[in-house]
Amino acid sequence: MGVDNDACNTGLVLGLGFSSTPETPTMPNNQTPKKPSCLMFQQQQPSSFEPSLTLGLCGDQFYQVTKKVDVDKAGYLHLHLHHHDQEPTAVDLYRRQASPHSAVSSFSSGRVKREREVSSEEVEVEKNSSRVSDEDEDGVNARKKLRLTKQQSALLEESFKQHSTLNSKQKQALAKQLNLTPRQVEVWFQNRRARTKLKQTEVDCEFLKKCCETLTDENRRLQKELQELKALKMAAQPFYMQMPAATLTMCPSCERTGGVADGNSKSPFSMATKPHFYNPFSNPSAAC
DNA sequence: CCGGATCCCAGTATTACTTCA
DNA sequence: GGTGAAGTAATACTGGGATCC
Repeated sequence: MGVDNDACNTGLVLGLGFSSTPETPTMPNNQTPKKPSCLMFQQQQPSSFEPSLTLGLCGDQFYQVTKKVDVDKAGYLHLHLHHHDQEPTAVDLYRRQASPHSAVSSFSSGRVKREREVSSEEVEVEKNSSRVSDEDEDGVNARKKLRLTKQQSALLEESFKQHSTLNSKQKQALAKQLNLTPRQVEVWFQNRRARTKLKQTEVDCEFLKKCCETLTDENRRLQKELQELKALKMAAQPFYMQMPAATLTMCPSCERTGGVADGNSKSPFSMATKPHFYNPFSNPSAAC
């Protein structure tokens, strides 16, 4: 924080910080905290996360940071399915794809698409109207990108709203319902989570920009106010010093915060070195 | 403790679609 | 209106870390 020394010499300091209400991270169903992630704050509840600018004594700065724990999935279900088809099942495709260290890790998504087209009569018409012909017929196993139908996207979105991660059973069920492979469902959810995170990051960025602007303005205002108070204090000094001791109403705490105790101070207060003036207990005529 | 299986994430490639000159 | 380049969104893949068994 850019607090100038001059301000500190007065015993006052400007502090920039955030006050937030720590809250328990919400977990998707069947999930437990697994590993900490990056430092974040709860953007979802701006009311509990307000920027603050404080004016106080030196050393009275408070920073409070909320550490959000990223949630991963625990308690994996290891599903072992047996198949008897000549063509690989969706689970086979998924298992091949999900094991990057396997020798067959690079499995063409064109295969996935073809498998889906065979099994999905419902969306065939729509696809045929918007796509070029499949080149697999002439031996070119070109990678073709699946475009989900509106119905499929809607159902996936609906499912994502309920839980941003899926366990194996949910994935299987959803894949079956959508006529997609579990792998496709999984990839969709991964990408969806990534998009959500990206959006949230952008929102956070905008929010922080506004916070920064607000706090900069507030800082400027308080610095100005501080200067004015200091000027006022300086201007009032001669008059203050000319007043008879009997008319002063200074309490013991004022003596300490006034900064007059140190005799080597360069401030005008150093002129007042008479102990009886600042010690009401040694001077019965003092107002305190 | 080690290794395999599985999960998720970050990064990236690829394809489809849109915009605009 | 047709067209191609550029930009963007969507889908898929890869590699690595974490966790469980």
